[in-house]
Amino acid sequence: MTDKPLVNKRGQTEQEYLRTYDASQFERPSVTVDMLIFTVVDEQEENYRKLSPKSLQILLVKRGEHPFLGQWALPGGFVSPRESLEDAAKRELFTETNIQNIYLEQLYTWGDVGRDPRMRVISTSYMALVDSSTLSLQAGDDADEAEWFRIEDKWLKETKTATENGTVTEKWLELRLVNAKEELSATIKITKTIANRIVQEKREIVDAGNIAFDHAKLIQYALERLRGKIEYTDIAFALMPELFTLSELQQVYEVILGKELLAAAFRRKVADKVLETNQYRKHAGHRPSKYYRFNPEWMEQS
Amino acid sequence: MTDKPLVNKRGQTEQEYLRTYDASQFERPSVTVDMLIFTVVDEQEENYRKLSPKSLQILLVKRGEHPFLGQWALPGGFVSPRESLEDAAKRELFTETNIQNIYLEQLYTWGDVGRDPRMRVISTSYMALVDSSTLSLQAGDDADEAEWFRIEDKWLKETKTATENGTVTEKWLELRLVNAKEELSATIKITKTIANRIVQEKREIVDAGNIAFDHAKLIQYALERLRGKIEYTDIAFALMPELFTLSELQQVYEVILGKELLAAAFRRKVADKVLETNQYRKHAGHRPSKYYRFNPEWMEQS
DNA sequence: CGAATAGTGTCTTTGAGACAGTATTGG
DNA sequence: CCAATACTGTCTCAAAGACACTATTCG
Repeated sequence: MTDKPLVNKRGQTEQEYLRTYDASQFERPSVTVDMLIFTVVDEQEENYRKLSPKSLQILLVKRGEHPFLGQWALPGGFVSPRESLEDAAKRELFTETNIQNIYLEQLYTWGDVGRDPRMRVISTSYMALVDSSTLSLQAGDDADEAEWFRIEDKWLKETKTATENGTVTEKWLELRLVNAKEELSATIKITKTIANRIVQEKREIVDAGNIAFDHAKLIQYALERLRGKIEYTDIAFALMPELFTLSELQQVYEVILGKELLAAAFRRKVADKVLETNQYRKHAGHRPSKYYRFNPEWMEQS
Repeated sequence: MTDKPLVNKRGQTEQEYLRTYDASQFERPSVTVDMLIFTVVDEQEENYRKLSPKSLQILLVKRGEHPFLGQWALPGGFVSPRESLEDAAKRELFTETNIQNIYLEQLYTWGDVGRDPRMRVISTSYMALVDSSTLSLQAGDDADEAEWFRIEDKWLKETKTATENGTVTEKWLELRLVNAKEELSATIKITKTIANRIVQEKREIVDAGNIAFDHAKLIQYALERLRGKIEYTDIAFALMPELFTLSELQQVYEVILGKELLAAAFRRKVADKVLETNQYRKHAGHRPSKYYRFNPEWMEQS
């Protein structure tokens, strides 16, 4: 541009402007991160030769302070002034699970007013995927009371109504989080509005069960995103240990998608994404299965 | 649970706790929304019988204050204490374009430190899609200087390096925003790290061109999301007027994806999503095309 | 042996890509 | 007429679904 310093309407240069800038002139919300930490673990096996069924689990912490004292909430906390959002997420993850360098992805930022009775809080949710073998290393740590809950959802009912220029579909879902000791159940309503060729979706908590804040909603949303992503990306591998059998990989897909897959088609689909090893999983009362590992050369992705 | 009121470690009930809660104890960032407002418009037609080529455009405003005085930025602003994030986005959209009730979707929240030299700013980007016919209603309004820019990106180079436990791929892209009066060009580097079966992506600005803040990065990210979404959702219709021909719809897909599509396959793909009318687009020096409208009964989507 | 999982072969179905061929207009 | 787009028919190819069939172990 020009050599003369740029000035604003009051004749200030950038240095002058910044020196006199009052950063406290606007009322500011608090910003937090909420962690959706998922893993897939083996349940008890009844029969020595049967495959142990797997379940999808999420980590929750029991609140030791108001509000929602004694209820279960997502791990998370305030973003401090000198750390990035992602660093805050990594820090929370580490203090909660003692694990670093795992899959971490920003999901959504929840910014409704009244989410927290104390003050205006805007919170960004991050999804983390932990492989169950790494997981066993983790001890209960500093986290006062953190527990894994098996996560399930159930379709309850659906209504579809015509409007002037489109339709409104309401869907009720039950979200269940089950533990050896506890059983939480929340109801969420998803409203999908189609008007003038524009689709919009809204999520409301009908019954928060015993889940703190609006976290039931965040969990349901994360579950939906996890399901979507597992179909068109390779995030499933983030839930697997270094070595795994194709049956185990298929089980992970099945427990997340909530439906059975055909082995032949599944194997074709993942064939290029994995590398054979010459190790076998044995002593199982049936034909041993070959161990595979992730193929890092697999580059044709999102 | 019990009939006795729950108390925390200091013996406070929830009411007592909230009454004495000091909401100002943590330093808080500023929160803003940034709007990525896209539309597809017809360019000049040279030949009376040729179809007018379309271009993807994005709305930018010229900064009238430091920092980045005189540069182009995304429309946006602070979230006020009593409005939700989405309401803030709608408000910004309305003050900028005078349009309501259009497609609006939250994309990502940018929370690195140092994004704004004034203070810590966390900002959530929203993508809005405007159909070009509605658009013509909009006048330059209160927005000091808002302009549409044609948006293009160009692949520059790519490097792939092996690391101990995976690979790192770096990709440089040029983002060009062109106008009758201005021409902005930024360079962005996307780093994709694959380590231990975990894929992670990072975006950096190599050269911000004349685009304020880190907005070149936000625009490039939004463009990528728009491209992804147009393939597996029906957001394209949000860019179309009430009535459109299938060729126009195909042009919108083509300009966003940056590649040509085969008409036969395209028509098969959208066949169920549209409804025929018995109106025709005429006076074009060739066979007239039938007008279609969006089919709101099309419900098998995300 | 036989229960149970591991893994393959192949037929069918579906959908996308390719491309030629027909239809229709206005200057 | 002819340039240009609109629209259809059909062949090919690739991926997904379905399902039967073979392979292998260990109590």
